[in-house]
Amino acid sequence: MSISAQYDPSKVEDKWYRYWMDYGFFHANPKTEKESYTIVIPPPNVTGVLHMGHMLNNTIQDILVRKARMEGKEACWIPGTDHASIATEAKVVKMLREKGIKKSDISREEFLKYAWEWKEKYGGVILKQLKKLGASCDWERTAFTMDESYYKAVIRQFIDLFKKGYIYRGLRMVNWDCEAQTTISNEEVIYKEEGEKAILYHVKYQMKDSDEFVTIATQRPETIMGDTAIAVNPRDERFKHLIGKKALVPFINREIPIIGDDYVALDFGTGCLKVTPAHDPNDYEIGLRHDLEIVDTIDPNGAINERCEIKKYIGQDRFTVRKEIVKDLKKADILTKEEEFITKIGRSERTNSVVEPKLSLQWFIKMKEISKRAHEVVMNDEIQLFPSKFKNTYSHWMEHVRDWNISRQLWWGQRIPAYYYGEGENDFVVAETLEKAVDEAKKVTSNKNLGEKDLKQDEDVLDTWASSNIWPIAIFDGFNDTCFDPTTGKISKEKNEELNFFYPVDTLVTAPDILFFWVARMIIAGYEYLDEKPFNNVYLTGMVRDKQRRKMSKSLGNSPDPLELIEQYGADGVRTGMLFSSPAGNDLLFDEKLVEQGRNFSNKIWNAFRLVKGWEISNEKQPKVNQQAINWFTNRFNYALTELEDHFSKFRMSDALMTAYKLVWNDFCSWYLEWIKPEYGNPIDQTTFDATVALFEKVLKILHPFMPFITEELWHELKGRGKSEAIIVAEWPKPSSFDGEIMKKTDTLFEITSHIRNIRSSKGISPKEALELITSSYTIDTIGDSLKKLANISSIANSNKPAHAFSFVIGSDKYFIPFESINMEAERKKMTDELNRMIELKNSAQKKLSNHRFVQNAPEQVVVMERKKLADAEAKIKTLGESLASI
RNA sequence: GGGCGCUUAGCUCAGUUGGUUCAGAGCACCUCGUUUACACCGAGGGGGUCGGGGGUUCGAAUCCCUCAGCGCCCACCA
Repeated sequence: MSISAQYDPSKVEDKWYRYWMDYGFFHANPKTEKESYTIVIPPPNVTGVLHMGHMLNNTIQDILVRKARMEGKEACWIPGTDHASIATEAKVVKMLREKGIKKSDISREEFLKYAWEWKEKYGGVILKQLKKLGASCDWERTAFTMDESYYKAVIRQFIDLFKKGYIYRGLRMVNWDCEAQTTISNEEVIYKEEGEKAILYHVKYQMKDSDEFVTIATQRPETIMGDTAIAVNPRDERFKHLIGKKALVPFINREIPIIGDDYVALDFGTGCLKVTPAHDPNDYEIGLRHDLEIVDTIDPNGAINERCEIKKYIGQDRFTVRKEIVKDLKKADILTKEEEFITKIGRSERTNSVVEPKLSLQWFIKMKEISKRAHEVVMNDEIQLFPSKFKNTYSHWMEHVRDWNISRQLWWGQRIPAYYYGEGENDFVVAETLEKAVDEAKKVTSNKNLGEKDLKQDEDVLDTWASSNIWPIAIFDGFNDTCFDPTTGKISKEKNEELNFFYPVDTLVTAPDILFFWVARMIIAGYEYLDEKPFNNVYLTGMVRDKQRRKMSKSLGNSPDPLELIEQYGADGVRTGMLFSSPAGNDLLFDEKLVEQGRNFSNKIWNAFRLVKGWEISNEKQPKVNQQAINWFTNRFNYALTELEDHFSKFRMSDALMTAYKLVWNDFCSWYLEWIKPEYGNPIDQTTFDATVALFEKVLKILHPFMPFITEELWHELKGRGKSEAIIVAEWPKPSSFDGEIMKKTDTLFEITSHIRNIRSSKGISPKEALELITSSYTIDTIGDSLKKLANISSIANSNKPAHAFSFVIGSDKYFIPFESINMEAERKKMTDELNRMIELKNSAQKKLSNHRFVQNAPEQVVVMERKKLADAEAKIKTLGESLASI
């Protein structure tokens, strides 16, 4: 049966994935003597399908978990998805709108039904994509952040944090997303300078009972009707006399006081600040200080409301009104100046709508105290970040951490378990169920007749990150009745077999943009509930961009479909392709060429297999040459493995792959296989064949984490195996020491070979034409036969230099290739150049060595090395001189 | 505005405490090759005054200062 010259991944990948599943290789069980190794997937949002960033991220996780599995650990990779509250809700709302259904027209229950359908559909696609990639997840443990037990855990966390005093409800200025009509956290607001420059409008306000005017500057003239004061700096000589007087709001003539406040800058705008406590966080603060009235003129949807008192503006969007009012101000001749200036506009991460500061009653978590420990452990490397540069960023954020707004005016998510028994702001109880809430409420109200229908649950749901923060705990059901103690607010690991075995996670692989959203908050939760870190290491991947460094996005159309890529290049090709250029923390500039390279690599391995598989085997004795080759490659393998382990220990995945890549391509294929390859049509001896298969197997093993499919295929094709003898559970090779002598001798062999090949190439001598070699080198005795094979040398003689020959020098050994038609001048020039180089080398070494301070201060090894350099150069100069003289 | 980081071959990046051939790798490029595993290939080759300037040192890609460019994070100047 002939083997195709090209590897076809589509023929084998599904087969092996099914095989791994059938034999349960992905499943982990805590009832084992083995050491645990756990990875939890950063649950992808169920908003849509996976993109290239996910592919990279999950490839890395799979590499880590497969390697651990081969190392004999009980490796467990837990997959799952995130309900992604606002992001998914936005998508569902949009989908419904396209169907002609408005969210406001349907009930909460109906909406949730649609959302669940959405989740089933896209959640399913995501899991399928992961399987195609080869992700060896323990699918029996697939989790979702709104699973029943997970939901319960989130609620329990809320109640617990409330009881501990970390959660409070309060009226605060929050970031309002007018499109989604919900608050969002500070972290979800993206501030950017935008192309269109902002305009600072200077507007004159008439002073009460006077002809005077006071001029303010604002970029939000539409909020003028919400003004309740004008502030100046009390130190400002220009305006301090105005303090205490009154001004009139344009158009509506509301009387507002002029107040003095240090906040006002002397050198910005006009020095007079209009104060709109309802629509600006700073103004709100000023309002608090001066006990100002709050006039909220903007509705939750961003429209100006009746409180603005001007009919024609009511009901219109704030940005429309801005244009209108600018016209009206001009007409009234009180707009004195329009000044362009640069400012940053905050937009919602999810809907991209301009965020409106809004005063509202929300739930918050006090962050300062609860995050202390989480800050420390990263600083002292109890939890290590890779690359470590993110420590700084992390620290900076943790030092300036602010209270976290966790309530969202949405339906898709865990509903806040607060139940109101009265109209007052604080007339509520927090409880796990309505039933329990009734009991609680009875206690506080002393109304013994209070019933379930007297209570009204808070309409809001929790921020998605207030649920994913317990991901590494909740996936093991860490908040269940047996292990979570609500009175202490702690989890006893020992009472939960799964948690006890799998927690903490070994490595978390995620993107730096959710370092605070997610990673920091998981660390906080880990210490809060288990007094233990949730993971040992955090590997932060870069962002996947296109070659021009642009972010991949649907609108740019620069994001390839991962499934199509896998179909075209194979999952192994995509995995290695992504990794080829992906140092930790650096962005990955995706180029399909990389994936092509990955596919080519698969093909290279495939063809090495084809070669070996095609050999006939004879009973003949093993030639010494082959023994040498085997010996060398065994050493070379150990060397590479040591290097690879070092890369892994530092999470340098790209370098680890490159080590394996070069080992296979250069050492195994280009040198080793060429070295032992029998002449065409001839068989190979049994000993060499067996050794080669064994070496090939070792190579496949270290490739397996990177390229699971082709390695499993070849593992089985290379020789017959029992059904469950899979490479996925084969034993990871241990690096053993390597013999420096063999390596060195082989280096010489390769060096001579290269010289000869170079001569062939530059002189146009065909590789097929056998050449003679003349040398007096001693080393040649042991490597001569190997050299004959690798460099196509017919004979090696120890005789005098022939009249016509190409020559080269290695160390102090001279080599000659006799050749009839030879350009003596060219040879002479080559040698002279070499001689000059050596003289330079000699001079530099001499100069160094004659410097007392160098000899005194430099470490002895360095001096010794310099002496050796000098000696070598001198020897070579002598040799070259002799050669030149004889030409 | 504050903080952090980056700048090494055409591209993407290695380069541990300054000193073992340290100026490297992969890709790209050039030349040659229809060799009996692979043209998704083989053999060979060219290419960088390590962003600029200054300093410390016997010795600097590596340490210090400075300038320039780029990136990231944080921040309530209307």
